[in-house]
Amino acid sequence: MRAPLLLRAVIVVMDHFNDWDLQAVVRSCSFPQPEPPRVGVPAAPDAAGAPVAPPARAPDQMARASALYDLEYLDLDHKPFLLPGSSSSSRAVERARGEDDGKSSHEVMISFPAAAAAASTSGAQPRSPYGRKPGIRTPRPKRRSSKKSQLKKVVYEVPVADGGVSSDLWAWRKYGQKPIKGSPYPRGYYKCSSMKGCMARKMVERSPAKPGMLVVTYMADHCHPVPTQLNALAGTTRHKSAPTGDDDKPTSPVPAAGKAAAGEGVVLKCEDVDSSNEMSAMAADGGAEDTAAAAVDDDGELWQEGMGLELDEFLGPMDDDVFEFDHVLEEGGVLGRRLSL
DNA sequence: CGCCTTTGACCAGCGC
DNA sequence: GCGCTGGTCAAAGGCG
Repeated sequence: MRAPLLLRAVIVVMDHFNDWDLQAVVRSCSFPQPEPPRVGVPAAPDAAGAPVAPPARAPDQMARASALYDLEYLDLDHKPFLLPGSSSSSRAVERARGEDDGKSSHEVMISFPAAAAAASTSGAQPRSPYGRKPGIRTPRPKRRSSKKSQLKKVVYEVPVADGGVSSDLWAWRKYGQKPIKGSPYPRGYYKCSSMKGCMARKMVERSPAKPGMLVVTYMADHCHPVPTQLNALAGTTRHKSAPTGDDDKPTSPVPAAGKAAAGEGVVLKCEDVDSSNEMSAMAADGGAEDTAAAAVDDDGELWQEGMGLELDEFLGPMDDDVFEFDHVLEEGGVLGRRLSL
């Protein structure tokens, strides 16, 4: 039923690369946080990339989406990166292929850490009234024990500010932002706030190679089902007013990160450790926004809950084996890929 | 009131 | 061993 268009794309990819690990493919295409379709939600912006009015969502949903996509640092010049045909989730793959403008033979994958030029952005931002007062320090408990390198990561590349209507059902709370060495754009760090104790996290940054694209990295998995309502969380729906003249805080009208969260984008890399799950079905379900769109059936709620479980499975247990892969969009819509162990 | 964002500080991992 | 870098914490203030 949830005929995942993306899954089909995956199959196509597999046709091209039958030596590609099936699970890798599945995982890569299984988007962790697709947004279930909503009745009455208008289609995404047109292919021309023209800004479109926000979808007909409930105010809280809109606000939440706003908060979710509040990646001001991603749009420092107040100019949303509107990509042609950027919103139709059902065309995520095709769009990714075609829109790369034929020059996508270069790598789409962004390696972490980026090895780009040393354009370290240190503190170019004006101080804000927020933040801890200097000099005041409080004792802190020992750090997390888990090694960063052991975190499983799923990396997506999504268009920036494509006016997408999609957002994931998860509530994300921003807990940090750091300038990344070699990248002119800072990286934002988000935690899942849908449920306390949920370790799901994501990092959002603009691709230094392709400023029009966002790189969204999901880490860990949710320990709870997808909220049945976007407004399940109070406070996650803050709608930031557009600052006037403060270029530091542009209010991007388009939820770019949410797009990623919705699975509309390109999986750049998937690092995972567990290769023993039957991911095919899950991939089919969680594959992408497409999938969500395809799942526009009469039972949206059921779908959402199911997604939560599937996501957990999708992001299943992690072990020490890490495989990563990425596919590269190439001219002619042929997907290239690189697989490393 | 609860949750958000912002942002400097802190800390672990990694490379040299 | 040291320094750099990335990731996280947490205080402070804002918003609905």
